[in-house]
Amino acid sequence: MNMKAPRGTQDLLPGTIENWQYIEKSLTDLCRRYNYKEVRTPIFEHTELFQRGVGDSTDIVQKEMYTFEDRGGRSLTLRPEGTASVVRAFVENKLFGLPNQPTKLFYFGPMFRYERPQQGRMRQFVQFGIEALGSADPAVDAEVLALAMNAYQELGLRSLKLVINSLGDAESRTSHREALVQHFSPYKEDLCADCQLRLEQNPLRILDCKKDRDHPAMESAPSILDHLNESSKQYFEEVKSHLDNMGIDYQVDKNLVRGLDYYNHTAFEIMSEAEGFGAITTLSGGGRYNGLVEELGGPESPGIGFAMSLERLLMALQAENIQLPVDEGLDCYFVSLGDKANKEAVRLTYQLRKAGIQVDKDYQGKKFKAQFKTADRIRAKYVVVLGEEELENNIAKVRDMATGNQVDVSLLQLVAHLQKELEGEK
RNA sequence: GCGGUCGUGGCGAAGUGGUUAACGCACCGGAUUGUGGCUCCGGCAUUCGUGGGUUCGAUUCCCACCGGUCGCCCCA
Repeated sequence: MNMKAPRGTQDLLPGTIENWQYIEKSLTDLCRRYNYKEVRTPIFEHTELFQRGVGDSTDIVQKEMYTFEDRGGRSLTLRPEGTASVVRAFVENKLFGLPNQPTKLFYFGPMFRYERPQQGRMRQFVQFGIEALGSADPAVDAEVLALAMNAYQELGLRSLKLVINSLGDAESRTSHREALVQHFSPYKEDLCADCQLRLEQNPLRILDCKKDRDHPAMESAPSILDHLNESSKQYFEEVKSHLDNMGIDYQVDKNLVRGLDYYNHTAFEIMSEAEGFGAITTLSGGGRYNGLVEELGGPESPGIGFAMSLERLLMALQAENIQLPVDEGLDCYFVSLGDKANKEAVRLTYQLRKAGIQVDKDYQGKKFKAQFKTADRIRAKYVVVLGEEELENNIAKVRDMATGNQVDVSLLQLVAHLQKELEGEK
């Protein structure tokens, strides 16, 4: 039986997993400073949650969901994104009643979308995301954008582009929608098949169609920004004013619409401008979703959030040639010779490990020299040599692999000696 | 879902319608009963992605499928 990981999935193995762990640690600490708390929700939910939360007209719901029936006949779906689940948990657990509002949450975890895989697009991929629920202050929008940019900058990325737009409130969107339908209807026959459908279902998305990009009607298409009502306009101005004041660079792109139905007001994407990126340059995306909490049965609670793909973050780091400071070495490796010394080595490694020292030994029955070679290969800082002769004298030789210095240490002093040496390294 | 391209050992990569499937790196062993490098010697592909077909004979030709990759759609 030749088993392979399913299409669009991957194993993360030692050698690269250290980078993931580093990134998760870095993002977790970032969230601590911005006072976002971690939340962990189920990996599958009732299908209806995504239909309602993400939107029936979206590509995600229409063709990308991993939906299955469980043994009880329920329709469940592997989550395609994080926001719907977090909002569900917010409502179900009545987090809106806690004293510390807005509720600020972050999450990590695998998401699932049935798509044709390519570089940067997996069927199972990992997202980090945050959600701020319960405030309609434009400063919260700015905070979310700041955290998103901060996340990349702290890992060393430089070639970034923050693009923002406003989709306005319900009234603005309705007015814009009508204008779009009016504008594009005369050209309906010219538009691509997808856009003809969009004209009825979601005319907003005609604006970022790649096929009809050069159609003359596109240039003159009504912009959402011209249809924002006073309050929406003012809201957008305040968000931008905060960004300016904070010194965060951005570009306004009036054609940025985002694919999910729940967005309104602020929408944004962060893209990599590094050389060597393929067709997919979006690192993360997000926006405001006032109304979603009510849609899912909660009290009126305006929200905003964003999500980033860790796979694409890793790609961006590679594209910018950034090495994360991960240490794959080992504190100490035991080299022992002879049955008695071997047995004592097993005991001593146990002692060292209990004392907090990272230590390993040979289990392949290798010769002395080969054991040493292994210690070198796996980059052990110290090697402890224990042979028959050392055992008789109740000592071990401790060798500093970097300098080659080697000293005799009493077995009773071994733990203390290594602790002291390793302390000096830091 | 559509189109292009690719699929040989752990990795990189040659190669041919016929039986020993190069080479490099890595790994293991030895030269060197106890000290990391170098050198030398040796070992390491019985599914050449999978399954069919053509053929006396297929890793090589044909078809299908699976998977990677690039682009489209769309997104993170």
